[in-house]
Formats: sequence, structure tokens, C-alpha cells
Amino acid sequence: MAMRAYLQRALLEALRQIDGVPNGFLPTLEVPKVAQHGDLSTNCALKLARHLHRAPMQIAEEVATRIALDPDRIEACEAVRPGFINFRFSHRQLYQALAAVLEAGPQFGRTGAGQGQRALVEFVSANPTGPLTVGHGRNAVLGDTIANLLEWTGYDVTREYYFNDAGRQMRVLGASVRARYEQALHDRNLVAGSYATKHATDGVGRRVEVPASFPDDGYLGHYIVEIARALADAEGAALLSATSDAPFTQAAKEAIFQDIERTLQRLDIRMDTFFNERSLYESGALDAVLQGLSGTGLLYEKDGATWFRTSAMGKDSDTVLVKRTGEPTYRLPDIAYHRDKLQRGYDVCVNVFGADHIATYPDILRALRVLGLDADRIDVILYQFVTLVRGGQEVKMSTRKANFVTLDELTAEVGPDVTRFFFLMRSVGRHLEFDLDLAKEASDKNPVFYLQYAHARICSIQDKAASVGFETDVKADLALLTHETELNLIKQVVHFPQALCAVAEAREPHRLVVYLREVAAAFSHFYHHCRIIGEPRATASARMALAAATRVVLCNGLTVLGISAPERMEKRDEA
RNA sequence: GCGCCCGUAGCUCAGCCGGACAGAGCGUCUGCCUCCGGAGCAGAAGGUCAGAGGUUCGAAUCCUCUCGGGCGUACCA
Repeated sequence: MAMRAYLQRALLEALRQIDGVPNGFLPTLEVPKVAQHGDLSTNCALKLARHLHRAPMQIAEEVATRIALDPDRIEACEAVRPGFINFRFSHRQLYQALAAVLEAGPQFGRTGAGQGQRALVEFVSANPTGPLTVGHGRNAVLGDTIANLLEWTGYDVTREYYFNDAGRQMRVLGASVRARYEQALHDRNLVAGSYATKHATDGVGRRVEVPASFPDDGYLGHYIVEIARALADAEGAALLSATSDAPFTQAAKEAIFQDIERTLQRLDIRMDTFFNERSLYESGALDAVLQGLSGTGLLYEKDGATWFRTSAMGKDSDTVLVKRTGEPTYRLPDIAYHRDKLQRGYDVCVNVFGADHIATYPDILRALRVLGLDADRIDVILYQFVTLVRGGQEVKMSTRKANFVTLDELTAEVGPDVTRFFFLMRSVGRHLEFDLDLAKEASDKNPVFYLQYAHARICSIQDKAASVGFETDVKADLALLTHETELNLIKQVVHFPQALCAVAEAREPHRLVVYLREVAAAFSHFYHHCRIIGEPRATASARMALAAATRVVLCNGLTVLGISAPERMEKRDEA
């Protein structure tokens, strides 16, 4: 950051001396793809060529000669071919930055862009009608990691889970549990007589037997049976006479939420707050939204329903907010909920949604704008769906026993580190192919281990060094690090804070995965070209320091991703 | 029909707010363990960046169209 800012200032100063450069012109600096082109590069001469009616190369040369640079920081500045100006950092600059990594240690990478600001990340938000699925897994891991990223860039972050335990879904859930409860009582001979059954069709078209009292669109999952049995164990036949399904709904909700939280905890995810949709009904927030909207004339009645004139705001149709029955559609509480978030004073509200929400959130933003709220504070992350692949075949998401449906099963099978890594390694805009065979394989094919292995290897070197009689020396003479692989590794390691910042701002965790892979690769190259233990003491100390700094970055980076940085990895048995 | 996402090496994907010869992993082929962990390293082969136009000094990247795949488009949640 410092170098980029420093160079930009120097460039601006140089450009000011050249006739015809527009006032607001801001030169940009980027890291060239090829190391040969230096550490930072600007294309400003190419950009200005048209404006100045001059050859880009000529401009580049003039800038390069006019720019005033501290040779202690920049060792080379040259204008090159089409008109790029390339800068090379001085070694001294690199060594200073490297020392700073060791000084900051576990804090290295923390920056302050969000200092003093509060962020709310809403994610998962699955209603408590069943266990979390693999699809929820991508949501959960993305949300948690984005929250981590925001924390590392200085925000005060709240992780929130929004849910609805009132609607039709929950009524059906309660009725399903009740039917299974009655069945359980019969199975245990706690009530006399036989009970009637009927057939229902499950998600993959199979006929299954259910109690006659089972709702037509009831929940067929086995977890319902378990909840019902637990109720039968705890309450006996006492609930048989209940006048409503409420006790069943309540029991189901509690059991399922417990299950969901446990599933999340296995992935090291903990929510700060749970927001109940029902509270919006009770607080009058829904009415407040309707009132606010009606004041603008964008609300009208038709066929007994209340409509929001979204057609006046770029949508091809209007949207119902309150049904003819008087019941709100889900969009109304959604609007009220987001209004509530903004009113709670969050500077940034991140929402993690599956691609199927593509059509709903624009309505929310429209409504918020109409209500005079700053909808730009809401940042929607839309992720594409997950496909499980096993044996080269897509696993159909179904209740079929052999297939995975729940997040829990997935985590149990491949472990939390691999689960998180796989959900994070692809960009959110792409479908995620989750290869179970690859995920389960503890081998070099599995990309997670490449990162963890590099970390473990450094730890192992440090152990070895300690046993030989010396440890990382903070006062090592870093100027002894001159090998190409050493310099490259230093550059990678030192870049961590900027990399993290950029990833946080873009809210694209997969880019952190890409960066960390590069760090691990740079370390492996260094490791294979430069010995540490056994070299002269001064050289060994410097290399130990470099390894320690690499460890810091790998560890901090993995921590942001929510993946462990093991000090050793089990040797695998070669089959 | 309309809206959004995606189409880059045999496979899975980076790169996409335009720039310097298109990158990585896996797979394939060659080498490297008397030496700090070979879950590694060094190297090779492999691409009309779906296709066609356009904008530009310059396009995988921006615009238009076409073709493929996915998701939406409810007074369901």
C-alpha cells in the first residue's frame, strides 16, 4: 500500500510538469504479469497519448526522466516498448517490509479501511424446517468468510441469521411431526387400536407409507420421525389431546435449530444474532413500510390485493405485497427486515443469496430507495448452485440414502477444512462442482493440502532448527536474502495486506485462495533451491526469518478462510 | 418471450473496472530423495479464450447478434 501510494504521488508530481495532462488524471499502478517487467507498472503514458497527441513511448520517457524517486525505495524506473513505465523496488525496501511482517505476526494483514464502521453479514437464513443442505453450505462458508474478511479490514462485524417460524411451512412442519408422533405412540403401544396409513410420493418419485393424518405436502424426512419419537419418549401420550399443532411445531423448531447450529459449529461458524421475521409483524414494521410506500403513490389496490408499482421502476410488472387474503407476501417482511438493518445503523449490509433470489432482491432495493433509505449500503452476494460429483457422475440431490443431502454428512465425510476450502475456491458467479472423490483424497491432487503442507513444513523446519540449537532470529541480516526465489517469496509475503484488502473489498474469497496458493508455491520453490539448516549461521538466520514470515502469512490467510494451519500433517500410508 | 449467471488446455478452473508472448492444478510424458517432510521440485507437450460482427493504438476482458448450459420470471417460501 505504501509503495503504491508513494509511486502514485511521485507520478502525479511528474505529470504535473508535462503540458496538456488533464487535471483529474489519475495514473494507475498494477503488478505486471511477468516478473521481468518489474514490481509495479503504469500505463499512464499509453492512456495519455491520444490526449496529448504524442507518441506514448515519448511520454513514457519524459515521465521516467522527470519523476523524482528515492533510490532507497525504488532501484529502477524505465520506460519500455509500447509505453509502459516499470518500477523495481529496492532490496532494502523489501527487507524492511519483511521485517515488518515478523513484527506484526498474528496481526499482519489487518488493515483499517473499515475502521469505526459496522457491518452486518446476513447468511444461511434457512427456515428451521430441516437440516442444512449442501447448497446452504456454500452460503454458510461464503458468509462466514466474508465476515472474516471484513473483520480483518477493520469493520465491527455482526453475523446474522434471519428466519421465519410462523408461515405455512412451519404449520405443515408441525402437522407432519404430529402425525409421526401419533405413529410413534402406536408403535410403542402407548395407544390402543390400529391407525390408518396412506401413501405419499417423495422427492424422487417413490411411494412411501405415511400415517393417514399426515399432511399432503408434509415433510417426509427421517428427522421428522426422530423428533416425533423423542417427543413420544419425553411426553408419552400427553400431547395427543393438544388442541393445536403448536407444541409440535415448537419442538420441531427447537430440535432443528439445535441441529443447524451444531452443523454450523462443525464448520467453525457461529452466529451473533438470530432475527425472527415474526418480530416485524409484532413491532408494526410491516405497516410502517406500507405507510411509507403509500405516501409516495406507488402503492395501489387491485383485486383485493395491495400492489407495489415496480413497473414504474424498471421492472416489467408490478408486485403484490399483501395478498387478497390479507396475508403479506414474503416480500413485504423482506423489505421491512432490510429497512430494520439500515435503521440499526449498519454502514454495510452484506446479504448472501443463492442464485434463485435473483428476482427478489431488486424489489427490496427499490422499496428502500422509495422509503428514502440508502440502499447502496446493501451489498448482495449471489452465488450459483453446487453440484456434487462422485465417480465422475453428478449426484442427484435426493433423499436417497446413499447420496449426500445434508451439510453434516458432507462435513463428516471430507472434514471441515476441505469442506470450507472447496466452497471457497471458485468464484461465486460460477457453478461449483464439488468433487467428492477429490475432496476425500488426502493426496497431492487435493489443493487444500498444498497450502497446509507448506505451513506444516515450515513448522517442521523450525522444530529441526530449534533442536540443532538456534531459533528464528528477529535481528537476522535480511540483506543476505538475494536468491531469485528468496526475493520472489519476500514480494509475495509482503503483499498480503493489499491482497487481503482487495479480496475483502471485492467480496471474492476465492481470490484469497489463489493468492495463498501462490505464496505456498513461492515457498516451495525457495525451499528446494535454498537450504536453511547447515548453511553458515548468518545465512541460515536470514532464511529462517523468511520462513517464519511465510508461516505468518499462510497461517493468517488460512485463518481468514476458516481453515486450520496444522503444525504437522499425518504421513499418509502409501497403498 | 423477458431478466441474470456461465461457456478459456483432455478435465476442473484463474485472469474479465482493455494493455506487454493467455495462466494454475489435475491428467499425460522426462528428470530429481546418502540432504530441513517427495502431500514436494525442475522441465515438456497441450489453447481459432463458444461463434460472428463492432469500438480501440491495443479486446479473453467493452458493445451487438447467434449458438450452447444453468437460474429466475407466482396473490409459493
